[in-house]
Amino acid sequence: MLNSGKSPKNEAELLTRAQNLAGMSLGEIAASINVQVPKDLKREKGWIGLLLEQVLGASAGSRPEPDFPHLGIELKSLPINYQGKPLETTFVCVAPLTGLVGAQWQTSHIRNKISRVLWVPVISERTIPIAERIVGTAFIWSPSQEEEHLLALDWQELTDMIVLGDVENIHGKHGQVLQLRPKAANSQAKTQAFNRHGQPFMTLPRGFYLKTSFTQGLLNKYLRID
DNA sequence: AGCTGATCATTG
DNA sequence: CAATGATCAGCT
Repeated sequence: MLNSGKSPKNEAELLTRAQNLAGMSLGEIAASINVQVPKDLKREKGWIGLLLEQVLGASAGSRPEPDFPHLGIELKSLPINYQGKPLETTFVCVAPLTGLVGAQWQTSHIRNKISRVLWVPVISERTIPIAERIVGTAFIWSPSQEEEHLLALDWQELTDMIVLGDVENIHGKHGQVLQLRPKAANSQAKTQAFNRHGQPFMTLPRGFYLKTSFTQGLLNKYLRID
């Protein structure tokens, strides 16, 4: 069956298990581990990701470590349309707004986070009921030299702006492959940052997101779609 | 139709 | 509040 809930021993086992989900509907997967399927994701935006974590045996919780700590692999679900195109940007992690002086890409949280990722595409157009959405072929990725270079460039640009106190001037269009956008419960949420004069102030928490053109490239490269 | 600011649930 | 999981939804 699916070996639901058991932690995979190694990378090969994890990949095999994930690829065995290809062609299955979210309803079938949910039923196999006795999980109820919500009518929509308006109030459970992370439901698909959590479902995949459970069926693949990822460690639960919101701890700041990979989903599969012993394998050093992060799990990411990727919503795509029927043509295999990403429907959303991919959230990576919260962006630190303080303590960045002297920060290096090589030792950044985001680099560590995406050093090795198990991507699980899900045909997830909004017109398809949640239970009927189909899982695609999963693949494991690590950034190529070129990809890492692009990520590092964007990270440096965004981080420089934050360090200079310009975080509030950062918009979604900054960066070629990486974006800095709000990541909060609502627009009232606040976290500390520094302004252009080096004085602390409270601002909206931000997160790093991979643009759809970037994840599209991964799909093309690993799945030969298109 | 794509973008980007806004938002929801849960856990530690 | 921060970090986990992301998608929603209005505007251009």
